[in-house]
Amino acid sequence: MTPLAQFFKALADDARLEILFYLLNSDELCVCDLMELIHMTQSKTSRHLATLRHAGLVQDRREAVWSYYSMAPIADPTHAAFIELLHRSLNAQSSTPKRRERLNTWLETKKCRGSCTTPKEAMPPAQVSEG
Amino acid sequence: MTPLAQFFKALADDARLEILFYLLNSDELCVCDLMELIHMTQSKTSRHLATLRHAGLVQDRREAVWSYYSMAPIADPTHAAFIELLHRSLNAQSSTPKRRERLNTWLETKKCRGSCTTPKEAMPPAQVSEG
DNA sequence: TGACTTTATCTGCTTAGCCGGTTACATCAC
DNA sequence: GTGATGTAACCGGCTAAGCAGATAAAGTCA
Repeated sequence: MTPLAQFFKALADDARLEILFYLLNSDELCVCDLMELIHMTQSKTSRHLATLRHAGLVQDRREAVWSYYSMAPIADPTHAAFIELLHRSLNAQSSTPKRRERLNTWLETKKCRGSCTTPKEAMPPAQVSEG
Repeated sequence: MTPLAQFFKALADDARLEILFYLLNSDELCVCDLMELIHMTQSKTSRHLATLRHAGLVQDRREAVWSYYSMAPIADPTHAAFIELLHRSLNAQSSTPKRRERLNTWLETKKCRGSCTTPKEAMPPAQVSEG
């Protein structure tokens, strides 16, 4: 399969497009951020991120236990134009305001906590005295 | 699946990208033209065209026994920008000169013959005296 | 009418992708 | 060291998409 077809294949999934939306609208996010943002299991989130990584769309940076993902730098200008257009296209979707809101809320929540530790439950956000 | 993801899915195939290349570089082509150009069976060609049609990328026009396919007009400007970029991208591929050559050759051949009749074999191109 | 051409679709099969669940590995805290 | 945590990769099942080949539908021509 040609690189162009592979590129489109990586984009042919709603979850991956949503991940790209969040990565395009922030510097970098770790896997647990994205799990929370796209409401998916760790397994699924990681798998989609691997797909995007193999397609050269995103890059990861390991820091301690966390993998931080961000948009990959793109050399090919045509490729870059596609990403730019994708960015515009994603920002024009009807779901965008809700997603943007969700992103901001999550980043605020995370800032208060300092990390992603067990966002699922059994952890009242106010109780920070332990850390 | 969102329309955007569906759009990318339709593009996530080499054969369909090749079909789009030929349609973007000519006014319209019938199925037998495309069969010849992309070297695929009638069944396969027709199926890929149906996929592109369902995605709203191409349109067909019936004339006698022939179905003529061409790029569909696109209302959404973002969508149109994607197609324009795709056009540029396809024209920049390494296989493009060969394909352009093939397209021209085929159109010339067809012009001489007047129709697509049985291009498979048992029809030497030089022996035109019969038609 | 009947043979032929062109195209779309159906059928049976294979392959690829997605999913939930689990496991493996690395790191950190103790 | 042990245990907890974050992440990636693996496994088995399921579904969608792909293919070759056959057939159907609609038109043309004799």
